[in-house]
Amino acid sequence: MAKTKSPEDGTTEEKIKEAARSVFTQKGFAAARTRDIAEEAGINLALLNYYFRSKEKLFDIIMQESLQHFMQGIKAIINNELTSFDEKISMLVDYYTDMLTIHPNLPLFIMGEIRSNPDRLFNKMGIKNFILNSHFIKQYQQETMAKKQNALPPLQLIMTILGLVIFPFIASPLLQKLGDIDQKEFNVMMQERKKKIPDWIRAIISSN
Amino acid sequence: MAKTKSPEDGTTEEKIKEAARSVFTQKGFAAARTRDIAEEAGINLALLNYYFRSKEKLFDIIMQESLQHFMQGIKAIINNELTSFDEKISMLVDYYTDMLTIHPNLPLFIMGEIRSNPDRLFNKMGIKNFILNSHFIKQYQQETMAKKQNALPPLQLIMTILGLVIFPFIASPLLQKLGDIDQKEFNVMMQERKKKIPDWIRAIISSN
DNA sequence: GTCTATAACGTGATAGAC
DNA sequence: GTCTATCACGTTATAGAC
Repeated sequence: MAKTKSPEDGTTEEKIKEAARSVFTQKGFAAARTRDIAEEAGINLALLNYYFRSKEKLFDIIMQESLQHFMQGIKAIINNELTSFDEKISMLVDYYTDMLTIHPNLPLFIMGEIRSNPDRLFNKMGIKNFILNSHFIKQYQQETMAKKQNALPPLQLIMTILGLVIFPFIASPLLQKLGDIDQKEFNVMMQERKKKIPDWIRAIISSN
Repeated sequence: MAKTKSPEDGTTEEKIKEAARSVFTQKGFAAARTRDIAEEAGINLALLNYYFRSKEKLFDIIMQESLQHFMQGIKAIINNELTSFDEKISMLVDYYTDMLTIHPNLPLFIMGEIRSNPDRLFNKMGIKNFILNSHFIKQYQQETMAKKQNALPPLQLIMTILGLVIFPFIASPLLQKLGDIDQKEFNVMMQERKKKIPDWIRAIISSN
């Protein structure tokens, strides 16, 4: 494991990782070719193996960082004891929308790799009760408990929030074709959406 | 292209296609191995190439059928001039929920292959204005136009409906881990969800 | 139509010079 | 550290017997 002197940007190791991130997230592990990664990094195939011993090792690093990237912000938001339930929802929606605008195919990448390799990834992500035990869900239960018995189960709420925010990015190529819009217009739509989703979620919760 | 006499089930060609459907939809094109398909079909690798000239040809057939399967029902529903807007929503939600319960990884399969091969697939699916010109959207526009100006754009409505219904299936492995539930419990949740989503969509439309 | 054996090819990984 | 050349291997595809 070579360690270059400069820890920041232009280093070769970082160039390779950046290229790997691009190729892996776009094609998935199996379809990605190390030659493509090397080319996109502007270096040679041998050098890639010099820095990272194998394709799989490189992939693991990229996936690890992707998962962290994906869970990172949410963890802080949903366990913040100083914000209200409604505030948390807005923060979640904003965070995911903006993050996915920058990294649009992160969800499909993660879901796709989980599908073709279910066990391998779950160990690396501590998601066991990670959401359902959160302060966010506690607030939700308090709020709904006060009103009526047949409230929406927490997991259904999670599915709904994530679906409203994440799905458009997953289906983005299809939706862009459907609506005859380009990437830029799509991003504008996501910004519009971001403003409305919290209200929708409130409406959904109330409608039960 | 061999054509066996019996057009229905047990024919070898159909066995291969069935196995291919299973392996391709679970692993994607790149990660799928023809050997696995042959094995799961209970036949030899050479025979697979005898029936379908190549892995790619076989894949194209499976993908074509998957797309058709995915668009098939919806087309009839959204252009039925005898049903109301609300009825169409319920029918759409029911249709997709039940279809995806049987073929859970169809969405991820289709989206994943679109991602790693954007152009190739779009030609095969006539989705240009397929939804936005539908009777369903016309009804939606009539209904919203009567009320106020700042109604939800049709494409946003589509994203929302599809996201509420499809997303849980895409994220199903993750969600099952999150909620500590098995496949059966998940399916029960989807049935519960099916009953509520139409009300949610109404609530969302009204909330604007 | 179905099989066994093998060719042809693509890709990940390494050796070795610089 | 970085390169060129090559190996080693897995996978797709085909030849040819039955």
